[in-house]
Amino acid sequence: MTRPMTAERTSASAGGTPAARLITWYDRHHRRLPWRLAPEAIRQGQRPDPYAVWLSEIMLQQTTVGAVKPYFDAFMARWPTVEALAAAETEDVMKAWAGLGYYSRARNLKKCADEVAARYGGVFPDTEAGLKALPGIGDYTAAAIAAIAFGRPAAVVDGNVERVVSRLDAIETPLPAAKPEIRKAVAAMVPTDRPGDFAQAMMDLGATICTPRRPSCILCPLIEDCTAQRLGAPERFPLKAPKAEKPVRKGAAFVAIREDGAVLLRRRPEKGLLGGMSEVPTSHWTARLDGANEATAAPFPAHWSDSGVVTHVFTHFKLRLSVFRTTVADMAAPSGHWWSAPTALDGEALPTVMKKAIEAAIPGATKAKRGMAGK
DNA sequence: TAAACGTGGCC
DNA sequence: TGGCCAAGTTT
Repeated sequence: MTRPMTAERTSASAGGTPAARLITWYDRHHRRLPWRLAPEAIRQGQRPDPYAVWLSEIMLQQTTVGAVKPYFDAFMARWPTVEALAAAETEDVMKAWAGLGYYSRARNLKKCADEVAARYGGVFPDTEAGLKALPGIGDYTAAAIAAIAFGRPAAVVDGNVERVVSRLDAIETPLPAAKPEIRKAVAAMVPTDRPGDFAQAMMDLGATICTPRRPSCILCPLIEDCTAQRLGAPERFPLKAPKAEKPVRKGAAFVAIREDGAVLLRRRPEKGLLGGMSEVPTSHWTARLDGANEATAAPFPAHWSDSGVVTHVFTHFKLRLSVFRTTVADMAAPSGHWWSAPTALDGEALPTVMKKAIEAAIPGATKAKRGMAGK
């Protein structure tokens, strides 16, 4: 006589542990992404290209999957290997990264490729410690590459995992103070079999089921493991420390247009905001803007006409940029500046805020959105 | 430890 | 519309 099977054992997503239930769910509901190997291939022992995993992980830092996809495809097509990227010009990498944001990632991407090519013969280190020593690779990315590309049982903790675990355990400590507690909980869950898929399953669960707002608990493979769900308040977690208010800064941008339509550009300093990217000449960005500031900030004396105000929100402040334009006859670019032809503009390393400014002065000049505010 | 560091989508 | 959020790292 057989004993009755428990509800858990007869469930379609049955498994002995939360990790097993999650993997079973992942095999059926995983997202198909360009940098990812299908679970069927993983189960057969295949592993994804570490270069593709690394590239995707750097691009995905604080960035949505949808935003990353076209950039990932473009980079893989143009630089298919880490050696190819190491052989590239940093300037070309910055241009290809333009629009994706957090530009220190691009600079570190190039540095990392250089180091892997020169020091490791083009082969990525296969340990968390080795990976973390490389530029642009921190705790999360080192663990993610170690698990996904090399099958290491690393504790991969990103924003998704923080949310999933804080709900599973109904963690009352607010982020970021709760990070050590969450890391410990994840480390205890990681299976030795398919740790990379476990990590990606946790992230897929957070991205598609255990979402910040209105989570689809009814579809969750871990519903019976979830304390927050049991409390009837999954959305209450994770608790977060209050965020600082964003100050407003103001400045002026100067769009100089040559008779043939070329626009005057210059390079920003390597470090700091939009480091190493290109821009139209701008004033200093300060709390207040007066006429004297504008006059002294113009790249050369001219009749600068008002082209309105562009607003842009950065991570830690809001910017209101007054845009001015002038048209000049053929003239030499001032020192440190260059003229960029209309056809060359979209290939420049222009961050989105600068495309907005140019767009305000020359509608249709770039592919950027207008982003106009009343002037 | 906290601040700096981009952008676009969503409600 | 404005705040929140997204596969974080560096200093």
